Amino acid sequence: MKKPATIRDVAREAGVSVAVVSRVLNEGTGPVAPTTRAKVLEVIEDLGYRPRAAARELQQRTTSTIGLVVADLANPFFARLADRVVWEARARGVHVVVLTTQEDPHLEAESIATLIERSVASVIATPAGDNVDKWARLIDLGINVVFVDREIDQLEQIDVVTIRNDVSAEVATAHLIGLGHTRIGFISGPAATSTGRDRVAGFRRAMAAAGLSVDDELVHHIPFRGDNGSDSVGALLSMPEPPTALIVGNTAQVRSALRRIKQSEIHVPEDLSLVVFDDNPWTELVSPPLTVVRQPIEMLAVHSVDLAVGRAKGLLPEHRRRIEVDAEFVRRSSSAPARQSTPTT
Amino acid sequence: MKKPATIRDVAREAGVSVAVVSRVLNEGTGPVAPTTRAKVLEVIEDLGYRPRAAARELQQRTTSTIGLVVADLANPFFARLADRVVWEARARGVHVVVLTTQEDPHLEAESIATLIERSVASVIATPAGDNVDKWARLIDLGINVVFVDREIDQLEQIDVVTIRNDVSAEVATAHLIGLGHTRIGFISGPAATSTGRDRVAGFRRAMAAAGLSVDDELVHHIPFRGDNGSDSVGALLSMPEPPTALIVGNTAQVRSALRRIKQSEIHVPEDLSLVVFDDNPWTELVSPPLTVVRQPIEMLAVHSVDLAVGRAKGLLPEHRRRIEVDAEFVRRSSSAPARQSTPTT
DNA sequence: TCCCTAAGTGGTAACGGTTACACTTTTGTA
DNA sequence: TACAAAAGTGTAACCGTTACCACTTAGGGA
Repeated sequence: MKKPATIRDVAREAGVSVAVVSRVLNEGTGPVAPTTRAKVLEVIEDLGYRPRAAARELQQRTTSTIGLVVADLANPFFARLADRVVWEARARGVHVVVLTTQEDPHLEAESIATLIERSVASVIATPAGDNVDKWARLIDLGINVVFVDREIDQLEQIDVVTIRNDVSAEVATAHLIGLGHTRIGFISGPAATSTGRDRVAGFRRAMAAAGLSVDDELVHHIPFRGDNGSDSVGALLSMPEPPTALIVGNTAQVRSALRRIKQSEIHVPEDLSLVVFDDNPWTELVSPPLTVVRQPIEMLAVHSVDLAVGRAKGLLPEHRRRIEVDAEFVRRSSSAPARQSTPTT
Repeated sequence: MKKPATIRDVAREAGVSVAVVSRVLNEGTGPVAPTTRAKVLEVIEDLGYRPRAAARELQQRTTSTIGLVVADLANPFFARLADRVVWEARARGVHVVVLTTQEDPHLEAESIATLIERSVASVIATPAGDNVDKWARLIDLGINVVFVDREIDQLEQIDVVTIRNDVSAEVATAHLIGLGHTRIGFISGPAATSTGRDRVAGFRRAMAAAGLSVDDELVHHIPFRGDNGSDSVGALLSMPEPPTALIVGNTAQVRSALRRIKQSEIHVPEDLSLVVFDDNPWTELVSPPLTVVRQPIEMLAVHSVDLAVGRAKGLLPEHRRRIEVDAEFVRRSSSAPARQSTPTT
């Protein structure tokens, strides 16, 4: 349990000043004679010296750390996002502090405070929806914020990386309409979230384009957490005239919804065609394999980290960036032609 | 983009010295008059002051940050572990820097170096198996290390939190034996990892206890990464005398193995009984729902964080702790009696 | 009344880096 | 050969906290 060597130890041992050692450490900050450099590096190796991040940060008033704020790592979508973010960040030499909010605005506010204390350079977040002022304060302090997957309308100055939620939902809906379905249910995220709204918007647009009216009873906005997916499915299936197709656009509720369907007498896709948002490793392992909207998570992560790190280094144009990537529609076996569909005109 | 307030700003504004502000911040470090405290708190609120973590860390030579080193957040096991670790850590007021190694010793070594630079208080890790000296160096520097899920034999001084791998495998095996199976395959992790070894040990013990011999061809040690699960299943199923039951003890390869089984003509459980390690949210959604060994991930996380934080605060006994928790055997429908099993003597 | 103790407060040296600036030595060029 | 520019190095002042110590005041007991 020996205490670690400091830059002064290295300087003394190498017979130079701390300034020289610092210059060796941070290449490009000043000239160092080749022989001196070699000597210093040797001593560094000998002593097992590692510069202390805290000291550097204190002086530079910024960190090589970024914050990642997501709801919940137990959700595969966030987990895979986090995985890629950590990975991409490492490739750029920065570390990631992960904070989870459980979709709770209060915990989110706490996370923001923490990130300020840590004076992180940037934050990548999937905002819960509230805390407008808190997020604003963050950028007010010069901390770059990138929203990924979701966004907050009032914060127009913040970078956003997201999939084209409306188009994705539109494509999924059109697919079902093409199969002859006219009564289509849609389970979405909270109306307070951009994803929750945009997906429903796309859904309605596709329905309208096909000249179909939307029964508002078939559109459910439910929270990300809890077991509401099951309840929604239950409600939809027990309607006098239940839908023949269902889109689950609430990533976090797919499992819950699926469980309820399995428990019921309903057969997929004979009785009910199913399309769900987000492709998981297991969507093709269940029976039947699910037709999904696959979000290109790697792209979301890469762009987020690019923005977060790029802004931190100040090598991005001032104006706010809005990056939208396309989701991929993957047809599997959970969607099929509507039974005894009304003849196509 | 105003620069954040410092402790001196607060002191000036409140008409006191920085020492007093510091004492208000760190309750218990010295007396402060109630009225003074109130005044200081008010100014802190007004200015939106937050102490800078870097400055504090520099002074105290330690952090309220712990490192979490896992292979891969895309793996649900690690993702859920990370989720709970982050959660439990927050409850204790510490943050988590997450680093992923992709099971690559080189990346792991790099992660260790990073954690030294950050002078984290503790590290929770699922070691890949190499880097014995690197881990040793970490504890040499006074950084507490807790291994979770896996361990490294040569590092006996390090705290370990794990499930009883041997017993779990034994129970799973006994379950299949009880169903009349005698040719049982076992796909495990690398022999270089403790989990990979211990589970096979438990398997052999159960077989021996039942007076059954083990065909070594049926025991596969495969890496955590890649698609070897599929290959292993392929090899096992194409044997002249294939096993009638299979235990997949390699958490990361369950999906790959399952996919291969789905692609084949084999029916579960009629042709092949299946037990897999680790209960995922989707194990009960596939057909048939899988019989699993459920690892109590929350327990692993809670104990890990307890150790990591406890050691950091120096309120744990010196000697090394080894915490083993029981896994739960969950019988579902993927395991069934052996067809035309040899009459029970 | 005097002292002693405790409460309350302030001054300031660390902590371990980075960096502006001054200084000396080379090197290049007219 | 002279002189300017560039290369190489060292000194010391920060960065924002904490913690040690010294100091002042108030209160209580003899």
